[in-house]
Amino acid sequence: MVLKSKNASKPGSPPPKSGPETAVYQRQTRLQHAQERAQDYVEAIAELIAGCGEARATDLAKSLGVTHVTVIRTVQRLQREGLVTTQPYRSIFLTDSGRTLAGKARARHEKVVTFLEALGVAKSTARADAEGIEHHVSDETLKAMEKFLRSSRKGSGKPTRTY
Amino acid sequence: MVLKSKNASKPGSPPPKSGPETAVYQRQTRLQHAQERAQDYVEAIAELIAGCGEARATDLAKSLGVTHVTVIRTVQRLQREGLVTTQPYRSIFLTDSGRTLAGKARARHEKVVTFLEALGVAKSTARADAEGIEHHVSDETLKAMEKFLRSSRKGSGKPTRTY
DNA sequence: GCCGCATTGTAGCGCATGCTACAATATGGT
DNA sequence: ACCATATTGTAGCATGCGCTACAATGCGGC
Repeated sequence: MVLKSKNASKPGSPPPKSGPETAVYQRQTRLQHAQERAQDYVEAIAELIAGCGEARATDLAKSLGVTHVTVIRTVQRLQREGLVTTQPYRSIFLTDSGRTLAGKARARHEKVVTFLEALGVAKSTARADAEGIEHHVSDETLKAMEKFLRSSRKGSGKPTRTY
Repeated sequence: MVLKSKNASKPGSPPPKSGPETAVYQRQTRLQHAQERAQDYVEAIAELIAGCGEARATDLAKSLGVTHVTVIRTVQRLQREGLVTTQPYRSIFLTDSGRTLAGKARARHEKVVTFLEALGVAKSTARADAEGIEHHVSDETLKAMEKFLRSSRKGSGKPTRTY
């Protein structure tokens, strides 16, 4: 889990109920959402790079369904967090951390999609649902999904590709 | 040359969710998150009422892992949306819509939990994952889960009470 | 009757995400 | 070289949710 926690932003007020620097274990829903966003962005960037050779803000915006402004802002945050690099009016590149994160996210995503398809869900639905689900499946559940896939893939080869 | 008057976002007007059919797949992530929040809250409220007879803000806060301030604010929003009712310094009650939503959320939650358990995931993990997953499974996927459960449950299961 | 404490509510801050409107820069056609 | 267009960036606004700090209320102990 790549979780970069910025240090406590409050000057001199944090009550040490739990260490802010090592801590993202609690609910911290907002931070978790930010994490998800980061994964989605990084994944989309990786996909664009793989597909078109480069990731430009507008493409990213189109791919993510938001305006380019939102993309730029979020990319700035990701740059702050060391996941991507950008220069003004240039396209977006992944750092090593970003690439790693993207790889993990993509692997997880694929597993979930495959699992859902094996369950009998249509490909498009599987992909859409996986988009939301992938951020919430624990490692244990992911393993269970893999196990299910292994046991259900006896002699059926790969599933019919209904695109 | 440039159009200046824009009536896009007025804080009082109803949300024009019924957009043009061309771009139906808007992300609307923020609204979706708000929806999830609402479901979580309503579910927790229902649980507290079922358990303790009433839902008080502090209990809710404890149950949801946030401070009471966040609870109060969110409850205010839910009240605005007609899901709950509250009076100052009194506990929180569900409206009919709230109860309906809570029921649906709970049913969905249970289905997901049962499914994950049937997959071989430990109960605690199943519950934790379902918490995040339940908001992202489409009806189709949910149906697939039910089908899986039916086919894998040869006389072992307890009946999921469909609300 | 009064006071302390828990609960509830309010005020104000910070951050993340979304948007529109507009400015700055790059790019290509002429 | 120059302008039109597309792309990228900036400014400002709104919403949502989290927090701390403090005020108001309710309730039980004295």
